[in-house]
Amino acid sequence: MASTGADRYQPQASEPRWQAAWSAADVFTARADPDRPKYYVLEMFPYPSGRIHMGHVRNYTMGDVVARYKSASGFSVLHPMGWDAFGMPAENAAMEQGGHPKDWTYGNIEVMRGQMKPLGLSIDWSREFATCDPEYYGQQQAMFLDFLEAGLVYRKNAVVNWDPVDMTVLANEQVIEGRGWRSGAEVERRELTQWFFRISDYSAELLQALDGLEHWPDKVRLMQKNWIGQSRGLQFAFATHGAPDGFDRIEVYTTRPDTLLGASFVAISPDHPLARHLERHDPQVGAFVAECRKLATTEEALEKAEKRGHDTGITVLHPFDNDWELPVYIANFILMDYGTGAIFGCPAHDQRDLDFARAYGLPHPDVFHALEDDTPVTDTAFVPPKTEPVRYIRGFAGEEVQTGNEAIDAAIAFCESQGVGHAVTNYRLRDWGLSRQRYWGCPIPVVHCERCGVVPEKKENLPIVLPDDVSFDAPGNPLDRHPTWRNCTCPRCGGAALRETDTMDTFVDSSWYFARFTAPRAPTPTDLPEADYWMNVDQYIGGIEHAILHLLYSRFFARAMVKTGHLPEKCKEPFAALFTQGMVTHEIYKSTDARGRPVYHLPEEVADGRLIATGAPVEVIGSQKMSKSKKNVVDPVNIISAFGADTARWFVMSDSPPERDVEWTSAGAEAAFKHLGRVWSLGRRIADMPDGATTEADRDLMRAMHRAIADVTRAIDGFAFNKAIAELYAFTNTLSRSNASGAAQKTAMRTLAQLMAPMVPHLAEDLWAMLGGAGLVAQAAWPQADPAMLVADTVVLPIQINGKRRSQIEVAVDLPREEVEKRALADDAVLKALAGGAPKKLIVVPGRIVNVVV
RNA sequence: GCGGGCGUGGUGGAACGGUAGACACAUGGCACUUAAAAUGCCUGGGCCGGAUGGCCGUGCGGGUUCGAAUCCCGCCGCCCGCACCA
Repeated sequence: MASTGADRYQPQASEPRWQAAWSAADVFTARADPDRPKYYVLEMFPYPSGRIHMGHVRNYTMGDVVARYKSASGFSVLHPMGWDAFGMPAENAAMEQGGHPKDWTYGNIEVMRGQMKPLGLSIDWSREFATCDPEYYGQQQAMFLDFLEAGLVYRKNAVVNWDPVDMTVLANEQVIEGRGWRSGAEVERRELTQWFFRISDYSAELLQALDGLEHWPDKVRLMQKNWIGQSRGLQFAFATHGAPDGFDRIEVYTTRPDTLLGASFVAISPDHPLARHLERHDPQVGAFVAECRKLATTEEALEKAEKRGHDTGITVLHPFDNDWELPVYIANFILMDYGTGAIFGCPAHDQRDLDFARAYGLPHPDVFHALEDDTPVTDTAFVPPKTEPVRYIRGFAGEEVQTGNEAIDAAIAFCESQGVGHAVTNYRLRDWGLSRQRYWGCPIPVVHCERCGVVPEKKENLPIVLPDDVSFDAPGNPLDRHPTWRNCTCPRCGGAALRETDTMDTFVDSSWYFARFTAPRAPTPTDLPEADYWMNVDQYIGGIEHAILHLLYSRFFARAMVKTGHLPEKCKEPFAALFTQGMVTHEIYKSTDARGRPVYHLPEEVADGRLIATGAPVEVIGSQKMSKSKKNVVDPVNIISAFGADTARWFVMSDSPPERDVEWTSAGAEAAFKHLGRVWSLGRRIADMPDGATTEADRDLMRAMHRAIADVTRAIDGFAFNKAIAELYAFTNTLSRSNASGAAQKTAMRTLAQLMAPMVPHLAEDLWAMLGGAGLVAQAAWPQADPAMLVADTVVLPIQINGKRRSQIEVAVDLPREEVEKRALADDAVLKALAGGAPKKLIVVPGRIVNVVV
C-alpha cells in the first residue's frame, strides 16, 4: 500500500492513498473516552463563499497540527468542521445570477468540502453541519424561545440604513459614502421595531471574566475590555429654561464631573426625546435632524463627520450657579444609546467639544493646567492621562494639585453631598440587535396575533422552515411578500396571525456552533453529557478580525445557554485558549485599461513584472490580504495539483509566525516542495542503508535527535510553528551530513517523520513506511526527549567589554562564578582592554554572558 | 475620529533585557553535465581590510540600564475592528 517502491517524491500519487488509509482505519472519528483526557481543537468555521483560499489552508493547517500533535500525545481529540452558511452573499448571488440561495450555498459547500478533503486534515467529518440546515437552525429557534422565556430577549425600536429607492434595509457595507450600493440613493436612517438580546445585562460579568482568560491574547482581552467600556461617572439633571412642557430637566451623564465648572454648552442626541419633540414643532430643528438622519449608522461615520449642532434656544442653569446659563444644542455626534443621550461640553479638556465650541463661538474656560505650564487652551484641548497630577483652577476645592481620578472622586462626592446627581457605572456595550430584514437567515420563531400580540411559536412546531418558493426579482425581504408562509395560526388563541418575517443575525448562528459540534445530531440543541465531556474548546483558532464581536457574542451566548440549561455551568467561558492567526497576503498586479480604469491580474498571469500573454508591464503593489477584487489570490487547488497538499501545508506554516501575516510567494512554495523532495530522498537513501556497526557519530546524532524532539515539541506547544519548522530544517541538515550507523540514521529518520507528521502528514507516512515504522504514523505515540541526552558539558560564554562582544570562553556548565570571573579576566581581549588596571565592574550571568566594564 | 496591533539584511523571519540576523528564500561563485534542467558544496546586513579584525546597523528622535530589537516617552508608516460583511 505504501509508496515505498517509488524512486522520487510523488505526492499526487501518495497523498490520496494515505487519506484512504486513515479513513479505512477510522483514525479521526472523535470518541468520548472517559479513560483519556480530551482535547477539543476548533478553527473558526468558514463561510461557504465558493472556493477555499489560502487563509483557510493556513487556519485549518494550524488546527490540524495541534489536533494531530495532541492525538499523538494521548488525548481523545475532537476536531470538527462545519459551515457558517447563512448570510447576504447568497441572496446577492440570487439577485445577480438568479437561482436560489439554498442551491448556491449547498453547491458552494459541496465544492469547498471537495477542495478541503485533499488537504488531509484530521477532521471528524461525521459531525459536519451547515447553519442553514433546518436541523441546526430549528434547535437555534428552540433556544431562542428558551431565551425569550428567560427574559434574555426583547423588542425595541432601533435605526437601520434605509435605501429610499430600493425600499430596502442596507447593511453597513452596502452603504458607500452615504449612498446605497445599488441605487446610489442617499441613505436614510429609519426606525424599526427589532429583537434584541440583553447582552448589556452581562456587561460587568463579561468584563470581569476577561481576567480569567489566561490563554487568550492580551490584545484581544484589552480590545474586549475597551469595547465593553466600563466608565464611572456622574449622572445629574440640568434645570431647563424656555423648554417645552415636560422637559423641565435634562439628564446628562459625564465621566468628567471634575470639569463641571468648565462647562460651556449642553448637547443632546438628534434622537433625544427633547429633540424629537422640537422636531415636530420647529421646522428648523426638523431640517437639522433630518440632515443628521442622513448619516450612516456606523459609529465611524458619526465620528468622522463634521461636528455640527443646532442651537435650540433653550438654556439650562448650571447646578452650582443659577445665574450661569448654558445653551442647549442638538448635536450630530451624540449617541442616544450611550448614557442619557445628553452631555455637557467642557471644551478645554475634550477635543471634540473644543472643535464644537470654536465652530459655534462658545467659550472654553480652562479647568486645570499642567503643573509647569499655565498656557490657556486655544485650539488643542488639554487632555492629560487621568493618573497625571494637574493644577485645578476651576475645581471644586479651589486651586489644588490632583490627578484627574482624584478630582473625579472628589467631584462625585461633592455633587452627591449637594444633592446634584449620583455616581453611575455605565457601559459602552449596547444590546445586541439580532433582527435582519432578510430571507437567508434563521427565522425568528414568533407570530404576531391581532388579539394576543407577539406570541412565541410552540416548540413542537419547530423548525419554522424557510419557504423554498421565493423570488429575488424585487428588493426587500421575500418573506414579507410570500403569499402563504406569512399567514399562520396563533399558537395561543388559534386565530389568524402573521409570522415574524425578520430572520436572525448570522452572528447568532456562529455563537453556539462549537457547542453543537459536541452532539451534532441531538434532538435538543445540546446533549448535556456530551457537552460535559467535550466542552470547553481547548484551543480556538481564527482571525483577529473576530476579536470583538464574534467572541463577545459567543461568551454571552454561552452564559445564556447555561442559564437556560443547554450547557453545564463550567461552559460560561467556552474557549479556554484562543489563538488569532494572521492573514495570507500577496502582491497585487495592476494595469489600466484604455479608459484609465484599474485592471487587476492574477498571479499566474504575471511573470517578472509583465503580463505573460502580452508582455505589457504591470504595476506591482505591495502585499495585501488576498481578495478577489484585487485578484491577488492563489488558489489552493492549483497549488495542491502542482505540488501536493503537504507543500501547501508546509509553506503556510513555515517562515512567518502564525499570528502574523504570511506573504505567499511562488518561490517559497517551490522551495517548500524541493525541501520535502529532499527529505523524501534522504529517507529513501537511509532506508536502503545496512544497519552497520555503532560508530562514534551515533551518539552525536542521537543527541541532535533528542534536541530536535525537545525543541519541536516546545515550539508546537507554544504555537511557534515557524520555529518548529526551522528546527526540523536544522535536524534534517544534521541527519543528512551524519556519519552515524545505518541503524542510528534509521531511528533518527523515523523520529524526523514523526516530528514532521503534524505539518506534512502524508510525507510522514511515506517515510514511516519506508523505514519500517509500525502501523500508521498518524496513530504512533509522540516521541519523548531523553533529558540525559539534552545536557551539554560545556558552554560558550561571550565576553563583553563595556557591553560590546569582544571575545568568548568555553567553560564547564557548572564552573563556579569565581572561576568564570578568573577565566574571563585572564582572557587576552580583556587583559588588553584593562591595560593593567582593575575592572570597574564585572557582571557574570551564569550560562549566558560575561560583561567587563572598564 | 476612536480602540487594538505591527515595524529587524535584497526577501520571510530568529533572538528568558545578555554573541542581532537562527532557519529559509533570492543573488553570486564552484562542482557535476556536450549543454541545459535537476542536484550538491561555498558565499550570503553595510563600509574598511588579504586575513585576524574594526566601525556602523533592528522605522525616526530621546531616555532607563553594566548591557535595549526587547522596557519608558514622543513621532512616522502600515494593518485590524468600530456593533447589519463574514
